[in-house]
Amino acid sequence: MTQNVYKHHDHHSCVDSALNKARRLCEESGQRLTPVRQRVLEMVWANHKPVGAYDLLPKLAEEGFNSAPPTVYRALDFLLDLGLIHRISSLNAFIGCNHPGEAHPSCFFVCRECGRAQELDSRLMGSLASKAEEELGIKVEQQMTELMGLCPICQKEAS
Amino acid sequence: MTQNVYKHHDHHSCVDSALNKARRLCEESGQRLTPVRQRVLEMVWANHKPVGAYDLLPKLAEEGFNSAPPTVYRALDFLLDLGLIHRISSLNAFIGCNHPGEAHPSCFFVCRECGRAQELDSRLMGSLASKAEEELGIKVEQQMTELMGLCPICQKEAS
DNA sequence: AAACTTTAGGTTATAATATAACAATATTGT
DNA sequence: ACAATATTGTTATATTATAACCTAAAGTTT
Ligand SMILES: [Zn+2]
Ligand SMILES: [Zn+2]
Ligand SMILES: [Zn+2]
Ligand SMILES: [Zn+2]
Repeated sequence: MTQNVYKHHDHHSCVDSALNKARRLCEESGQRLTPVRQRVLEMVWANHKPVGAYDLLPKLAEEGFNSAPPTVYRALDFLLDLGLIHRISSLNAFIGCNHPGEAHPSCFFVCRECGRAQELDSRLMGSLASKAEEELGIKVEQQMTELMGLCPICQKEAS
Repeated sequence: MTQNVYKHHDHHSCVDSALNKARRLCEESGQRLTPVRQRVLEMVWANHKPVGAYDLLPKLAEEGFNSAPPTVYRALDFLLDLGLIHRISSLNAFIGCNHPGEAHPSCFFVCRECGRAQELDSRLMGSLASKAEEELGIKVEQQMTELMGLCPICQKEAS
């Protein structure tokens, strides 16, 4: 179940699954997966590398979509709100979510060499939040964790 | 020892301690805490709210320092490299480190109302990293965690 | 269907954050 | 004093993101 993007896998099924979940979530919430939104989601899922908003603009232009920043940011904001993608703050980039629909913190490892990002089990983040809430009297509403380093593939190539 | 920035405290001692540690770390590493670097560090420590690079520019200008973006970014990069400050990616802002000199992940809670940030014990992040390294074969080199929510003070004011 | 309301997209401009490149100056070591 | 290195000054530009206002499309009510 917990996939590993650094292993060979049928990536078509990653994309299919993401699109199916997106359609379902849109239906459930009475929102519309318009062409530009769907296409942006597909582009984010083109591979497992976080993609910047401005990388998407020329691709949308190629396909005849309007391509001004607000267009792509609106689509990305829509997908973020629905939990279909996450934002990797340290990269100013966006990546598909592995299990949209289940509220959870953004928790990723990103390889500094190849750029591929792996979503991690975020349950440990829950403990961190609970502990902080208890000790400091704070109320945690959102959280994100980003790890950086070398993936198994790039470790091998380094040696 | 683990301070709580949401409680009343002698903030002068926060700043003094930060400066003393900075001087020590610079000496140990043979680097220079030049006037602009020290002043930027002091400004970052003015309160416990993460500060943006462009907020610092006019303040430096007031004091007669050169105030072009490269000046402040160089100072911030210097302080980051020495571990004297952390960057809060989700805010594009910088905050003083509570225990510089001891290598550790950046781990903060930020109140969405008052903006004050509390550095958290990052040891739990270590477990997350170890687990991910074991399960995925990755090598984690850096990590950051950012929590958002309401601090105790702002919770009270909300009710 | 017509009129109305709501949602989404188009367009232009600009804000906010960050870095490149190169020249000038200050500091350190010999 | 001299050379080597580190730091700062300066100008320009790259990158990321949003504001504001208008138009079009889709859903809703009558
Ligand atoms: Zn895949
Ligand atoms: Zn996710
Ligand atoms: Zn303080
Ligand atoms: Zn710290």
